[in-house]
Amino acid sequence: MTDPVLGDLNPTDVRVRFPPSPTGNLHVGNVRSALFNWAFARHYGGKLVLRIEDTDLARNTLEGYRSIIDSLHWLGIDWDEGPEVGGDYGPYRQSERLPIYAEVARTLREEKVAYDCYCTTEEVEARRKASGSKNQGYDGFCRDLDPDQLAVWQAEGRLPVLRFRMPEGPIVWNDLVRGEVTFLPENVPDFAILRANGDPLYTLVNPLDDAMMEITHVLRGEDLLSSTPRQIPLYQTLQRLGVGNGPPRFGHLPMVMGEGNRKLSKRDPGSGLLEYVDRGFLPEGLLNYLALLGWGIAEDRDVFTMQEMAEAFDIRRVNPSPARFDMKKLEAINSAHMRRISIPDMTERVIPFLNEAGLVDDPITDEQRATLVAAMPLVHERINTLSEAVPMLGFLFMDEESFAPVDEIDSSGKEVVQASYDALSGLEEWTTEAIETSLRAALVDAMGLKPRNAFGPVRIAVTGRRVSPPLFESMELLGRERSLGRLQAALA
RNA sequence: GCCCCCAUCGUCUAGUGGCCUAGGACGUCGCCCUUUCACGGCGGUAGCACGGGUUCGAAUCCCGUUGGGGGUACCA
Repeated sequence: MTDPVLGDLNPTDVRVRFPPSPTGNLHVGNVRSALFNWAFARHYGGKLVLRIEDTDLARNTLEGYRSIIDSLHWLGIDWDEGPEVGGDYGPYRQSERLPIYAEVARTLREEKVAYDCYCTTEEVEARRKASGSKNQGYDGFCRDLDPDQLAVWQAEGRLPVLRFRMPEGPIVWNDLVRGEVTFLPENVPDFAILRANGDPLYTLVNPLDDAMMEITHVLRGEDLLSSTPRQIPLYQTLQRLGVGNGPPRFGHLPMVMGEGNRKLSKRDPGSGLLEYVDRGFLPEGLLNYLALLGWGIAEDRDVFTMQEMAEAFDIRRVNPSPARFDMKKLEAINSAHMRRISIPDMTERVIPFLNEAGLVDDPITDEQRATLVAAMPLVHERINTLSEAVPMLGFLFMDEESFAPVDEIDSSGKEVVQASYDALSGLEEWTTEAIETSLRAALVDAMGLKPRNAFGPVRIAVTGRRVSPPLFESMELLGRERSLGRLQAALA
């Protein structure tokens, strides 16, 4: 009995790839693809190949390349072959494989499985209108070109593109997430694989590299579904010519949609990975959420680790319908992971954000670290992203000259602050318990205030904000001098 | 236009012919906890797009309609 996903392949022979173009900030849809490929490879104990698709020199940048590598590191998605780690199927950057493409293209032309095409887009369009055909795309005009016509065009100096000759007959494959998919040949016209200037196109380079790198499974977005029927015959042809092992198995992942029923595009806010890094999301949270777009680990559970995902992952259980990206749910999943990581771990992760905000030095001083370590237990369940530590803890790291309350205290609040100052200034020991006892006696008991009204103004005076870590603990951490000083300053 | 894909609460989903008076999560609403915020607890809200079949029986299978999405390049 052959496995529906593996066929007769050994699990450890699985080879998948993630082939981003280095055009900048990684798109969350791509991150989702990377994650699913990663989980698939890890599940079977196979290999994940990172291949950089940078043949379009005009649009690719070195920063884009760096950004991909850094992003994957940040996410914790590791690859077994590719840039930085090498492998037996390199090079793994397409810009370094140009001679290979040129040679394969030459062979395809010699073998007559691809042909020179001199038609302009306008001519193809005009012919289609004239014939009244409803089929889109190239009509095969140059498949068997009249020598006279050829001579005319060559005399004009026209340069041909190289076009792949599609075979007759329907193309059918069993998609790992969608089941059987069929395309009729009249809907899959011959397609260009080389530009007139000789540059190879994605249509050639992507399947060719997959073949040469012996990729066994291609898991990619549904936006590439319609390129699959063009690629399958190409894989078959390449195999006949001794390149690769024929078509891989395909699984087309559901589209990630943005607001208003649209494919989440690069221009949409929230579409780029870096935004989430900057906002202090955890890679664990983002990845977990992205996994939920089309896949679930269990009926009654949606918070899990990448390792758990890898163990449980089954491409056949991926839902084929498009999924809307929901920021609220992302935040909730991220929050769950914030609560899962340890306090020391969160402490380390928060430091760069505090540093970025100018609250601690780089590297952080011992004194600052001691303060942070003491304060983290107070906020670790109170913040939902790492960056929230900045407003939450800022009051501890600001010196008295630069400290200024963000929120305001009204006149009745000032009376409360005055009473607090009076109660606390004579306090013998400056501990959370002593502070609380003293303030409750002075404000709640003596003045008859509700706790809410009693501690609110004090909180603002001391931390500068309506929202802060627990007040009495905060005051103990801040110390007697600074606390009393801030109460006094608030009265001015 | 043509091709392909998709269709369960607002959103992500469970459900693979009877266990479904459709389960969970996020959101939302109410309550509890509470020094703010957050956490946590309890409860409510809301869905099988429509029409035909098949079947003793359909959210589940088939066909159609409608709706949505993707593709239709010398982009990837």
